[in-house]
Amino acid sequence: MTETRVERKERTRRAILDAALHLCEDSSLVALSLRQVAKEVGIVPTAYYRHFESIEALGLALVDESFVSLRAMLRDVRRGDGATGGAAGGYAGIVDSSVSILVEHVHQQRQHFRFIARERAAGPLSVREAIRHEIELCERELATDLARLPGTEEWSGDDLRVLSNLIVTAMVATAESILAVSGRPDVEKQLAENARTQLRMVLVGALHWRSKP
Amino acid sequence: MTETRVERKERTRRAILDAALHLCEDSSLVALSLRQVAKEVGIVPTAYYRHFESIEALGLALVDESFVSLRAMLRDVRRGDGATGGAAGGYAGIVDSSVSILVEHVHQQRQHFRFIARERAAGPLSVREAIRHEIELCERELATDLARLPGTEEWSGDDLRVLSNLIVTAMVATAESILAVSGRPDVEKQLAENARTQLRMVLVGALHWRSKP
DNA sequence: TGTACATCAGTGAACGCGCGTTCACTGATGTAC
DNA sequence: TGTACATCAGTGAACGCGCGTTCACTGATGTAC
Repeated sequence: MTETRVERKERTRRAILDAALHLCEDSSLVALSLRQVAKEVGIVPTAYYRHFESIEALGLALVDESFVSLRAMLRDVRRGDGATGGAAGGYAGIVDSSVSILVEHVHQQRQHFRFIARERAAGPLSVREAIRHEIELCERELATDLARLPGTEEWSGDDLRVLSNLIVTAMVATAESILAVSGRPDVEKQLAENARTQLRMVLVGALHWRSKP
Repeated sequence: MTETRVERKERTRRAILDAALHLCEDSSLVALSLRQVAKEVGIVPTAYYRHFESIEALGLALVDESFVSLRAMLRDVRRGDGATGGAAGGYAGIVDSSVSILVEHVHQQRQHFRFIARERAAGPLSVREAIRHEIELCERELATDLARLPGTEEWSGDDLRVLSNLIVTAMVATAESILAVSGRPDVEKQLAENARTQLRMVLVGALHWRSKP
């Protein structure tokens, strides 16, 4: 016996998740059928029910694992270990390395980013809500990070969250644009440079911002 | 004869567009069937082909008419005739009135905004491309508007477009948030206020920005 | 103005297909003794 | 260790249903003369 029953089940579950991610590259979860997934995995349609009770449940599982990789990216951003981060330092360094890390992770986790970008707007209600909730958590985390930067000591909690929301929105949009031009490195480089400029503009605004009491 | 054949055909076409917009409130175009639309309109499925050759073609028509109303909104923004615009004046006035106009139009054209927000990510490829193209045109228009503001005389064309992209992205995200909380006026007011704060932060950044040559 | 013919939006039957879900089943893996 | 039984991932047939698309059609509207 080279594989236990539990291991085999887990392997099939994994195959279902991968098949769904693959099929979701072209279309949305709401246009995905249980039979398509089963066919892609190589199991009979009824066997699908041993793992998920619906396509919606599968979608929620994909949200969970997508945000595991997204949080891994945020950890990298927080550590500031992008290509140019260590050398440059300061705000410029944070901006450069953060965008580099974003671009890198979009490539490494292309399917996850694409899934989130699409289902955020198009998925079943529960999936949209789950994604919205996760993004909100990311925004709050970023807000606490921003509170530690020099220059934001006097800021209100509201303003920190609003700035955080703006930055997250801009970065999500950048990730979506990168996905849309995948396979054209020159355009992608331009998008990354634009994202850096946007972050710098926003930070310049923040540095000159005085929170109302 | 109270109605010509041409008028009657146009009326049915209109009914198809409205039915599709209505059905797209809950789900995406890619999950919409020709038969659902026909049933909603009250015609037999085959009659649909007298008006559109596919659901995709219908989607492209909806993109066109959605951006007609979106452009109408942009004209209002440009004229600055939001509730508070005339009185306040200056940057603060522009920001306040622009966001007011956005909120108002999201309510008036809820179905169009919802359609664009969802199909931008989830629609058939041709629909996604059409929407992307239209949004890009909006960004360019905004960039030429920004070039006329005092303080941007020395800016590069690139920086103008990057700033424009940031503002459009933030406003699209605001529109999406407002749609998501529809029916909770208190939350909506907060979202509008946050959008104003974001615009102000961005403008403060822009006022202190010096374009590289 | 009246008539004969053309146009064409909408009808209704029919098709083959993929869908989600049911059910009774198989046979390898796991467990109790 | 060997045996008898339990578990359960995956099978395969079957179901009723909605799908897009075909086709020949109807009958009101429009046009030519």
